[in-house]
Amino acid sequence: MSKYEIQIREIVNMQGSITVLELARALSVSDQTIRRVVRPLVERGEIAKVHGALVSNRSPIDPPFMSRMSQNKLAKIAIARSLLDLIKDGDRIAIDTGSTSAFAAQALRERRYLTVVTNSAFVASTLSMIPGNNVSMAGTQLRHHDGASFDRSAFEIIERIHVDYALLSASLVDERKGFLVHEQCEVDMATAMLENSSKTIMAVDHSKFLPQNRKPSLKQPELKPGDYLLTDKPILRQFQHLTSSLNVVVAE
Amino acid sequence: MSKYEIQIREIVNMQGSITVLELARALSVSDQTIRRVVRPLVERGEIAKVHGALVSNRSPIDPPFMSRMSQNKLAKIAIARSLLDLIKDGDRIAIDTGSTSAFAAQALRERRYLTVVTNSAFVASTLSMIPGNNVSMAGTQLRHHDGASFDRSAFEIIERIHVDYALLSASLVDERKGFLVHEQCEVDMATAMLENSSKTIMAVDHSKFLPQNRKPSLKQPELKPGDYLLTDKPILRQFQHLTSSLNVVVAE
DNA sequence: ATGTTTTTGTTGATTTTTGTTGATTTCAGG
DNA sequence: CCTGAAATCAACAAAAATCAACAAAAACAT
Repeated sequence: MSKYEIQIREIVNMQGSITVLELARALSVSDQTIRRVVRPLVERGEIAKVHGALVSNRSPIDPPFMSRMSQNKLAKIAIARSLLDLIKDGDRIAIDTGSTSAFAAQALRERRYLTVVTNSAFVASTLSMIPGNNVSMAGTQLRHHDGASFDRSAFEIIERIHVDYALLSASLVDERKGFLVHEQCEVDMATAMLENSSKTIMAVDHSKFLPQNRKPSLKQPELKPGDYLLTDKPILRQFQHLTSSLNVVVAE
Repeated sequence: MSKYEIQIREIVNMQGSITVLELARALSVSDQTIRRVVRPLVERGEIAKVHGALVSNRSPIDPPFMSRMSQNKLAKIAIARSLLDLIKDGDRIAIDTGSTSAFAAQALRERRYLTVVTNSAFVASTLSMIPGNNVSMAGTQLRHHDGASFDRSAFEIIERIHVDYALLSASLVDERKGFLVHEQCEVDMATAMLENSSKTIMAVDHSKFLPQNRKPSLKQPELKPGDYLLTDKPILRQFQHLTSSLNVVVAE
């Protein structure tokens, strides 16, 4: 184990990918040293290597704060990965708050030249570090629960920027009522994002399809035919009427 | 058990990794002493050691990217610590962008019931997670360089919220011209924060007092008598006229 | 004060890491 | 399939880090 190891992991995971030479210059050592130090990292599978560059394999590292709060981490990571099949370099995307979105933001660090608008300070901070991205933070006052904003200025900004995709989530899926969340402000934000995007991506892991104790009862806005549903297990029979008009993507 | 033990553990864990020689210089002892003191720590598994450096074995993703990437981490960590002597639970504080502020935000996670206003998405995200805090993110469009905003709405929000302290930084200290930064927008933001705070805290590590290659030339606004200067080494003679009316706090 | 114990700094031998050079392999485009 | 440019690998010399042993300094008790 070398003294550069931590730094290398850090930089590779932050940037998504970097050439050996760039890394050598960043750490002021020779390329040969980088190769040597990197070899055991690759063997242990901590980062991946291709001819010409090092790439991060755990694109979705645990978002620092939510890692504990978040259940079903693996499911959310899988969903975040499959999001990368939809979102390409240069796309414009609105992202809501929540742990699924936090993982999505981590994954999207692989993409370049994104236009991002979000009401989550964490998502904004994560994606604003990527060179080439254009990130707008919607809102001012942040709620301490998740660092997201729902004040009037947040809506004004969401409504000002039209995007290709809106990435939304839900707290629960009800057989009859559809996609539900806990608070009205979240519905309002989802509505605003949906109305200002060409396509909507609803990301919901399978656990949300199961019965829960404390049921949220506020209904997310209706998805349009052709919108996407990202989840991690096949849709059960009794929910299929909700998803029949959607492009359902099941992440493995 | 040596007297350096606690310090060493703290520094290693805060930094992630540090070379033996850097640590020796930081504590003003010989490298051999560090090796000796560190041996039992390593044997007890409290920190890990590699050829050339000590590395923390704590969860590697603890303190985030910005902190790791910066120069003079030790100095900035020390300054951030000493900030805790000034800022108490319940205080209201405006924080600018920059790596010193990133460390300050990390340190301020110890405090509760803070009112924070900042134009840095990173600072906002970090402090909004703390229960009891009231955090406002000033600005919308984030520059990718550091995830900070300098648009008109940023200034409107800074000017709307009056705080006890403004935490500012500088890129360089010039003997004649005083505290300097690279860009006009940073001066404007500093001015706005200063005007809307009771006291100003300028945090500048000692390396900023040394001659640099690329000299920024924009002058930060004048500090008021009684404002604070946080740094990590005693002020050199030739700079003392800049700090004579200030409360100078030298972090150890 | 004095002697003892502990800690610290210094020196030189030993081990590990790093940079350089040149040969070999991989990749993209005809 | 071939070719040129870039990336990689292997090997050796140089540089840096480590260790062990001893001497100096500091802390301590008597």
